[in-house]
Amino acid sequence: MQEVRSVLEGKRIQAVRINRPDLRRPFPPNLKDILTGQKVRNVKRRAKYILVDLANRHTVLIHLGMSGRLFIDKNYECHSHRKHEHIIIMTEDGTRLSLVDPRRFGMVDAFSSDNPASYPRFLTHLGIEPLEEGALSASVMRDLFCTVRSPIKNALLDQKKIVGLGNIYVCEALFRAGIHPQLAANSLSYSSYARLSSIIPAILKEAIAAGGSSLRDYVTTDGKPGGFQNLHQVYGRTGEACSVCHQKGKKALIEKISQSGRSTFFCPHHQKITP
DNA sequence: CCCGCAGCCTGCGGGC
DNA sequence: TGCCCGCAGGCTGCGG
Repeated sequence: MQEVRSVLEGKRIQAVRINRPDLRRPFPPNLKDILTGQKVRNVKRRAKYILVDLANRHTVLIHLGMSGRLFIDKNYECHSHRKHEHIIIMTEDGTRLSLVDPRRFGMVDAFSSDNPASYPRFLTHLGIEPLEEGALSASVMRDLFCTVRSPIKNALLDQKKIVGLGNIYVCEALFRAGIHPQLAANSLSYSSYARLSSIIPAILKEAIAAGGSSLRDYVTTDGKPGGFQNLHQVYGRTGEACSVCHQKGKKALIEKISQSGRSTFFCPHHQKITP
């Protein structure tokens, strides 16, 4: 994020190459015209979206989905030289920023910076930023979830409530909080909400510090894999000994179940079925 | 409104 | 060795 900011902020976009019309959804048809020749005012993040504000009062939104990456190259040409390279941006000082996304789960959109009515709905309905200082607390969590009957695992994935958590980090947060993933979100005790409210930002900070979770082929902008997958306590560890129970001299094995078509990993021993 | 689920897409890994 | 199939996930849209 900081790298992308330093590449783009205050710079003029000299050339844009768009290699296909869509990712998960179609690109705005005038995307190239919106970007070309514009100076970048600033680059921000909201939830999992990167927002690029342009001098022409348009904002370009980028979501990397599952497999999307941004590559930064100095002194390269505008032509494609990577597989699945869908968008290439050249700045005035010769830096090349490209969007690579093999699985095409990413998204690129554009709207008027000054007109909230033009913002896409998925952007205006986003929930709390867990890394914002003081944004999460036990009472905030209780207020968010006290009416939610779905399992806490599903509720934590809902970006309309808390943003930024995906399948991996929800599994890890529930594991560390000792909360069973199938409990109804509105059935948790106040102390469970309290534990989650401090564990969620802690896990996200650890993951960011480690460079993210590399599953299969994920790499950062400099091409290095992230390291958080080595810190996973439950995700992808079906059948392995639970580290929490093991420390207490007890034996328990990590289990994998499916919730709403997504894998959940948990320890059936210390992630209690009681709220 | 609330909730669950199919579907999008490619690469990888297991089985034969 | 090579092929085929199933799985992985963020988000949307649809149906109940």
